[in-house]
Amino acid sequence: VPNPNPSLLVWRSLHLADTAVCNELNTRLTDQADCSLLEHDLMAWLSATPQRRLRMIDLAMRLRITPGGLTRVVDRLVERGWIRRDTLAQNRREVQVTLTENGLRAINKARQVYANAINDTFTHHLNSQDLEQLRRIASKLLQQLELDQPC
Amino acid sequence: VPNPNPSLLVWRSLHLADTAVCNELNTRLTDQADCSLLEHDLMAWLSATPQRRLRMIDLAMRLRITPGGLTRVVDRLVERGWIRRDTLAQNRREVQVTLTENGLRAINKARQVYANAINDTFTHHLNSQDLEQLRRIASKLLQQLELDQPC
DNA sequence: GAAGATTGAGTCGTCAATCTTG
DNA sequence: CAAGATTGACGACTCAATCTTC
Repeated sequence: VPNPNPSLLVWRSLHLADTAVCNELNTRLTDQADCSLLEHDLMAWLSATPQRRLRMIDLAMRLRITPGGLTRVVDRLVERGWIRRDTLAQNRREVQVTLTENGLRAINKARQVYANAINDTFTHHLNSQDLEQLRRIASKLLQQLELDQPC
Repeated sequence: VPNPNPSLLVWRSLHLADTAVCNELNTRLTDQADCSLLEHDLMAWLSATPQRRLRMIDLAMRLRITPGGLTRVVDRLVERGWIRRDTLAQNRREVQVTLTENGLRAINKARQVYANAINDTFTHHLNSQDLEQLRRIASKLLQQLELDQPC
């Protein structure tokens, strides 16, 4: 058994922590807000725009899933009445996804659950110095990684 | 649009970075070592034991997947000739999963690809101080998170 | 023809039910 | 009966092919 590289161990811990947090997010969102983590993210992106609306393709890039995958997620949320497909007269090949009033209520609830989960599993275990160091390092990492695939 | 909690942004960056690294790992492992990240991890766990062998249930816990899920992954690797199912005479309800000689070659190759990917996407962008801080923080986080679900 | 969205087929995991062995 | 493994049904995403609109 070879002697593992130390930075490999660091990444492994980080990845385990990330997975644990994600699992907790998914569990709580499912139980308390009737939506998955991905569905939360989708609605969060919509709610962050002035018109609460985005094109399918832009949404897919932000969520980092394929257009085909997004079609299915959107189907589910439309079914639930939380978003709506709009095609504007000016360009009928684009589909705009819009957050409905019910969707707005849903994302607000989900956001609460999400924030609590992050607080309990993440923030609560770190002090302000940890958070600042982590912020700096994560930004640095992300900046390098996203040079390849800008969003 | 509410003002997001700062630690929420930190976690978001961290999660994005983790996702990007995982995607790169999966891509390179698939292309250069003919296996997925999960399959790599499975063989890595086996190769870390003295007999290169583990029970299904122990393997499932380490990989953090369900027993049912593991059965499928194992099926694939058995098919490929990289692992073997053994039932020992002393306890015929347990299944031991053993790394074969071909599997040993495969994991050694995969480990190389894995280490290169981590190096390029992770280590290379951080200095030794970053790494040490990250190691400390990740350990702290993980320790708290795993109090709930020990492995 | 190419951008944008959807569809069908396939892959890989979960969950709950079942089978087997101690 | 309970531990351990497998199976069937399913859910959610990817990929490649297709459809529609510019």
